[in-house]
Amino acid sequence: MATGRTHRPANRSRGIPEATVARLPLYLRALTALSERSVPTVSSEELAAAAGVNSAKLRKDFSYLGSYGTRGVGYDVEYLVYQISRELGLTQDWPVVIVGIGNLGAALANYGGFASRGFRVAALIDADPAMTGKPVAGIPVQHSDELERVVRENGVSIGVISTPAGAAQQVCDRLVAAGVTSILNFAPTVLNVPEGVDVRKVDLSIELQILAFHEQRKAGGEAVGGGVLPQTTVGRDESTDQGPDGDMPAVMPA
Amino acid sequence: MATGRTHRPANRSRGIPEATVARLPLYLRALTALSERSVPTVSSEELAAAAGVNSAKLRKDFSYLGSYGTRGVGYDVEYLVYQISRELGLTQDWPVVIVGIGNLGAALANYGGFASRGFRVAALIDADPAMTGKPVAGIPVQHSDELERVVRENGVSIGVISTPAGAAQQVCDRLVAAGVTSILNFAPTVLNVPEGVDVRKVDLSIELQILAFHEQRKAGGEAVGGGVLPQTTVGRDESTDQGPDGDMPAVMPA
DNA sequence: CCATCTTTGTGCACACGTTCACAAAGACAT
DNA sequence: ATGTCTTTGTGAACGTGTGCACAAAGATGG
Repeated sequence: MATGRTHRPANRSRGIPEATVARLPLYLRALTALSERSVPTVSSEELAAAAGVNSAKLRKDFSYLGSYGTRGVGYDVEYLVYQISRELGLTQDWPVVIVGIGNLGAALANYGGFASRGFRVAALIDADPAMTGKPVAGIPVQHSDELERVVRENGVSIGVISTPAGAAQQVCDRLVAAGVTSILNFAPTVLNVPEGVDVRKVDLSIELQILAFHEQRKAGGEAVGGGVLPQTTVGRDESTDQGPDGDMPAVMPA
Repeated sequence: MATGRTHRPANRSRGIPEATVARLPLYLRALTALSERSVPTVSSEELAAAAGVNSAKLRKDFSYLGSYGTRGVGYDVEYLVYQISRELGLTQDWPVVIVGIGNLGAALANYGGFASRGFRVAALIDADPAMTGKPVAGIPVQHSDELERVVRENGVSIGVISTPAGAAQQVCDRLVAAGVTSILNFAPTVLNVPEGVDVRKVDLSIELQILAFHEQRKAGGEAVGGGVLPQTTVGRDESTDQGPDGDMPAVMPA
């Protein structure tokens, strides 16, 4: 604390690695838990264990933020909570709109992790007129027609899409046109956005498929599937039992 | 270059990169859509555009599976669908249990992307006795007491946890003890599992925080309360993502 | 059969991410 | 103060992922 004082732009210049950014929320969660237990300081080793990462990685991650630790002691929990929150932009209020209030949209609206992190559900939007006015998580659902107005009036810059895949691109376009520049997409489809707009996707089906891959490998790589299968015109085999809808609905249209 | 048998199965030996595995479901989705439109072949360029990735990356990814394309022509859609499905282990049936039938659990149970990919919801489990017997997505919810029996009787190896954070570790332990070796965790907590068990996590709050970070950066680091940001000329030289995709996996291996 | 054209498959270079291992910084006891 | 002990911060090695650019493979037309 003596020397460095606050200004320690170490690596802080303007480049925190993406991989590090993705872990900051993880650290923040662990630190918040410690804070609630009134733990004053924590070592990189302890915190790393709590966050489920390797301690060297954690120290390197923190080094991108600056030198906030004390050698021989560890990190001040409260201070670190503040620094990470600030770095992530959680010290400001982020109004969010959720579009597509099916099962998933409702789950998101009810999710406590939002409010506790500076995210505020500014509006719930659904295309189904039958949903309009119906309260979900205490917030009345609004019709899609209101989308642009809601975004503008609330200064929303983050939108969450939990519609069926077929509607996602259109919703995305409207959100972007209205001023949204970050989108969290739960619909199983690739979204095209103009430059400057960030999209992150969460695809439940993809996660399961990745697990299946590893599961299959564990179960004895060569067991199922019939081995090599000479080229031949594969034509059809029953394997393509793809339903008529593929993987379309992310949530029930309600 | 591995040794020996340099014939058909090129790099297929035993090492498909994780990053490639994570993209296979993406390709599969795009290919399935093409298949439904009866498109016979597709070039790496077209398919890459549909999947939202770079074509060189796609070709390299496919090269790990083997040489399944025809130069000057492209890839046979049906054949590739089969090969990727087989590689991912989707040609077999994967019974899945979902534990924690709140809003999110219900959304998952209703999610169409599961059934259409070889995943079958074998059971829904919830600790609340008031839920027992109540049908969700056409499947009656069973009480937690049934967890072990259900896993054993159905040969379930993949479990989905959508409980509150406080219950997740205990549920995880029971799933693992009963024989589950792959877990998809939606609870915002780090799960400890014995070696040999795969965990993938999806944390909605974390995704939003990552978006907030980039959003803050876009806003010039200036504290931007509300109001609409003028669509600044985002022509950043950052050479940002080409695709609409932040590219970081939505979840990370635990 | 030869020429030409298209598109794959991949060598290579580079960027990014992870981990090791250790010097330096500081706390603390004597 | 001095020495010892703990823990950070980071240089360097290593591993993984990405993208360019091009030779090779095969189609197609004459």
